[in-house]
Amino acid sequence: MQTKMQTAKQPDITRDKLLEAAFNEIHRYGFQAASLTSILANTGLTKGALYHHFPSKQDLGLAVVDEVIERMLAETIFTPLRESPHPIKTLQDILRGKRAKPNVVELGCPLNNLMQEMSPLDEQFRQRLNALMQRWQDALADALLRAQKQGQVRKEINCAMAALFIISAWEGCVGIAKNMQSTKTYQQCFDQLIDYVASLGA
Amino acid sequence: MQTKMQTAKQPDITRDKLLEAAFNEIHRYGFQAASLTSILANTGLTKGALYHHFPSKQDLGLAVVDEVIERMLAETIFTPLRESPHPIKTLQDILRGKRAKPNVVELGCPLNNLMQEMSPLDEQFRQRLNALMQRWQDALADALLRAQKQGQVRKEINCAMAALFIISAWEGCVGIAKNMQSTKTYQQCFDQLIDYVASLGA
DNA sequence: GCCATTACATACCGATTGGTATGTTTGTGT
DNA sequence: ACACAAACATACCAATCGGTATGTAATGGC
Repeated sequence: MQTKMQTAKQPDITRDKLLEAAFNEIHRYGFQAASLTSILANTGLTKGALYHHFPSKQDLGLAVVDEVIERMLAETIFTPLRESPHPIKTLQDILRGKRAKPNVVELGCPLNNLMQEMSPLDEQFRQRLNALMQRWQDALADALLRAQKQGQVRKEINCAMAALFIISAWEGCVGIAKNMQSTKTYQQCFDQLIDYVASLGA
Repeated sequence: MQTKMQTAKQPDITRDKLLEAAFNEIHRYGFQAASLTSILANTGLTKGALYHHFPSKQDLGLAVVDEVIERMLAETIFTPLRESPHPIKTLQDILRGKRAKPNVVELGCPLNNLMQEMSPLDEQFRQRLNALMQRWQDALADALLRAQKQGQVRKEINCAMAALFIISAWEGCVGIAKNMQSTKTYQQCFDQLIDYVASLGA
C-alpha cells in the first residue's frame, strides 16, 4: 500500500518539515545561533529524526542552502528573468514586487544573511553560497545582454559588471531596510535601484 | 605618582583592550557567537576585569558599537566628508581607498555585519546601529547638497535619497566582495558605484 | 600610615549546545 | 510470515556558554 495513511511514516515529508523549520530558524537567528532543539520543537520531531536525515548541523544548513533557498531564488528570480521577453521590465517588476513578502523587511534576504555570517568562517558554506550568487549574476547578466541586443541597454555597458553592481545594491537595500525596520525605506531604496536600471538604457 | 608603571593598574587601558579584543571577536564571529572566554584569552585578562568594566555581554557589544565602530566611521568617513571642499571627489576617494584595509574584504563592514545579525533580534542594538546609519546618511546627504550648490550634482537629484542608495550599494558591495573573498570583485563593484556617483553630476 | 574603594583574579554555577547510543516502531522484500 | 533495514523516539553525554560569588592586590583620600 502506497496510499497516504496519516500515521504512516513519510520520510520525504519529514525531511521537508525539518528543512522548512531549519530555514525559518536560520533566517531569524542565523546559522550559528540556530538551535536544533528549537527547530525540532517547531516540527514535533526529535533528534532521532534529525540525525537520521542529516549527519550534522552543518549538513542541515548546507541542505537548506542547496534546496530551500535555491528553490526560492529560482522561482522568484532566475526563472522569470530567463523566460522573459522583456528582461528590463521583468527585472524592474521583480524589484518592485519584492515588498510583497513582509518578513523580507523584517529578516532580510536569507542568502545574504548566510553569506555575511558564514563566508569568513566556513569554506563549504562559502562555496555553495558563492555558487548561488554566481547563478544570480549570470541570470542577470544574461537578461541585460538580451536587453542590450534589443537596444534597451546602451552598447557601452558591461553587462556582467552592471549585474554585479545591481545585485550588490539589491542586497544592500534589503539590508538597510531590515535595519531600519521600515517598508518605506525599503521602497525608497529600491526606487533608486529601479532608476539605476532604467539609466542603463538612456 | 601618576607616571606609568608597567605593573600598575591602568583601568582605562584595560577597558580599551577589552573593547578592542571584543571588536575583533565580534567582527569575525558576530555578536552572538562571540566568546567572552576567547576575548579574555586574547587580552590576558579574566572575567573579573570584564564584568568590572561591563555589566553584561550586551553592554560590551553596545560599547563596541558606540565607541570603537563609531570612531572608525567618524575618522574614515564622517569627518573627511564634512571638512572637504570637494565633496564628490572626497567621496570617490573614500570609495576607492577603502581597499587599503584588507580585513574589510575578509570580514566585511563591522557596522553592517552587526546590523544584519542583530537588528531583528535586539531593539537596543537596532537603535544604536540605526543612529550610526542615520549619521552616515546625513553626512553623505550634506556632502551631496554642498556639491549640488557647487553645480557638481544635478538640481533634480534628491540628495537624501541618493545618499540612502549610495550607502546601500556601498554596504552591498562590501558584502558581495566578502563572500567572494576577492579584492578584484571588491574593486569592480566599487568602480560601478564610483561611476554612479559621477553620474549624479552629468 | 591607615582605610575604603577601585581593579582585578579565581573558582564555580545552571543552562544550553551539538552530538551519540540505544531502544522501538514501521515498512519492505521474499 | 518472517527477517531485515529504514524511520523514528528517548535518554544521555561532554563541552561551552554567560554570569556570579568571593578573594586579593593596588590605588587614592585624609
